[in-house]
Amino acid sequence: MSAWSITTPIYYVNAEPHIGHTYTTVVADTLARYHRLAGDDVFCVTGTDEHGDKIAEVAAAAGEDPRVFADRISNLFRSTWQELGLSFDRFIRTTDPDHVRAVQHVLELVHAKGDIDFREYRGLYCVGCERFLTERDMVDGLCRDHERAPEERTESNYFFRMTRYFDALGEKIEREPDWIRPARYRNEVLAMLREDSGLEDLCISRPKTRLDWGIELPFDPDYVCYVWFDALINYLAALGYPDQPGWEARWGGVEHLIAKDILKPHGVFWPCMLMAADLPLYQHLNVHGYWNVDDRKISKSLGNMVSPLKMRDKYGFDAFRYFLLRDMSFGLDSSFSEEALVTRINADLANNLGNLVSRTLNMTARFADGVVPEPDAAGPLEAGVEAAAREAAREVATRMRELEMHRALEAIFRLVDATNKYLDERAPWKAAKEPERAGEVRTTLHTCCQALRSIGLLLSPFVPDTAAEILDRVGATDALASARLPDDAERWGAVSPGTPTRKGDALFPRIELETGDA
RNA sequence: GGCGAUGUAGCUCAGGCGGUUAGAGCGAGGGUUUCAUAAGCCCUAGGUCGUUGGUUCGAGUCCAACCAUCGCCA
Repeated sequence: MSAWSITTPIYYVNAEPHIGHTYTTVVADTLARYHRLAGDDVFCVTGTDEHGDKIAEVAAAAGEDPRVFADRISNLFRSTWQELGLSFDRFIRTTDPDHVRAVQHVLELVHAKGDIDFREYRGLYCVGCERFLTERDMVDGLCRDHERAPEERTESNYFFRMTRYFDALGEKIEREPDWIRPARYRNEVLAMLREDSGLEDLCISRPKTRLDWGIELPFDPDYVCYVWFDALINYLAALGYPDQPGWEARWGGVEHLIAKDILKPHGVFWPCMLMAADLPLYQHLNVHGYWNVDDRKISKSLGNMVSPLKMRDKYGFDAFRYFLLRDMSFGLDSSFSEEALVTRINADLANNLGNLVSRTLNMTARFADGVVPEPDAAGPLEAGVEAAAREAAREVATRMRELEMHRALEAIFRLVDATNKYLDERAPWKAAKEPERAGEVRTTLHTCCQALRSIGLLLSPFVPDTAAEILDRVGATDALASARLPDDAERWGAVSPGTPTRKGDALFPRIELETGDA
């Protein structure tokens, strides 16, 4: 038994949950479910990031207290995940008192160590934006947004001296090639650490005169903590750092899941912060790509945000999460469209899986009195199905270690295919017409029930409701309670003859593509 | 402008330690079957492996340049 702490980013409360948030959260949920079924000790965390100027601005514009605004959006995230059946051991908010304490604790540690210093700097400040501009923000010397000249201004802030840790971090990454994965992102982080990348010490504060919606610095009440020294520490706080029992064990097995847009904070800032605080580094940083929608980037202005609740209402959440997990190669960008979703549902879930369940249980009802039949001796065809189950179980275990969920699902569906093919080869609907072949019919249906049990177990982390339904229909209702993956999915003979089965309705009815209006 | 990634059948992608006829799934076409959700099963894809040049007996597979897309940085 090993400890797995699985984290999603804490989502910034300036947007409602969309397909991007949903994907990361579904991956976390799937990993957590898989490891629970593997008998591991799992702690799964998500939450919301609520401080910073964007929230202060939006709240002010609405004439609202930022706290009230943040409460509303944070609750929206929490209730969305709950409604979708994505469960977590902790939903953390950066406004939670224990998070605030953890942030201040780390700040004190790092400050005492001498890794935080106070610096004065000059820059071009836009009064409209209320911030310093970079070259990128300007066109012809004017602020891009406000079309006015910024003024030179001096400000003092606290800086985290993270460049001190770049060498040590680089060595860590060289030493452990899969620490940041997939490899493409590891390379990017290495590039960031090179001297010519321009990456410097990190500004971690804002004067309260400019922003007061944040966590106060423990060593200077005139400043609040800015962005990453606040947000990243949620990962520690959620596990109980610094004073709740058990946090260290959980921290020992942390798997971070992020999208590629926040690679730098997680691949560079965060490990440097942990080293500065003399804390162990996370197990892996797992980085995935973006979802495009109808081949375009997700954006508010395009209105193509894809609400997970709407997808659930229209197609069922298992179908939606199956698509997300099956169609994205972890690490690469992928494209969502309802057409692609429907295609996937029909091909995999309706035709292959759903239909296999239908035909198996229908024949069990017709030819075996609706109970799992007593088999005769197994022949080579039966051995083939058993071997397919074994292969699927093992490949799923391998793929899950690498976070290649699309490959894991491919492997499971090879078992589904093998079972469909087996059924055709045995053709029990023909054998049933010949009384002397009754034993063969029983053996065949018994084997299919066995296969469905394996399929249900393996599928459970990915499409939990569907998997539970399949197991229930083949009389393996209790299988999940005592299951241990992957071994249990390849254990043959676990379905007891005589157990009642249930035919049920179509698991995934085929969907006809609608012609126009949406 | 610098660094990096990607570019393989209509679509999504495998292969990429150089070597027999370049693979899978989906979609499409044909066949077969009827237990099943007009599902399953069987057969069929002849794709200059982005372009051009090089290394080699031999290159999607190595090297260079270029083009396209994307990301990071400036």
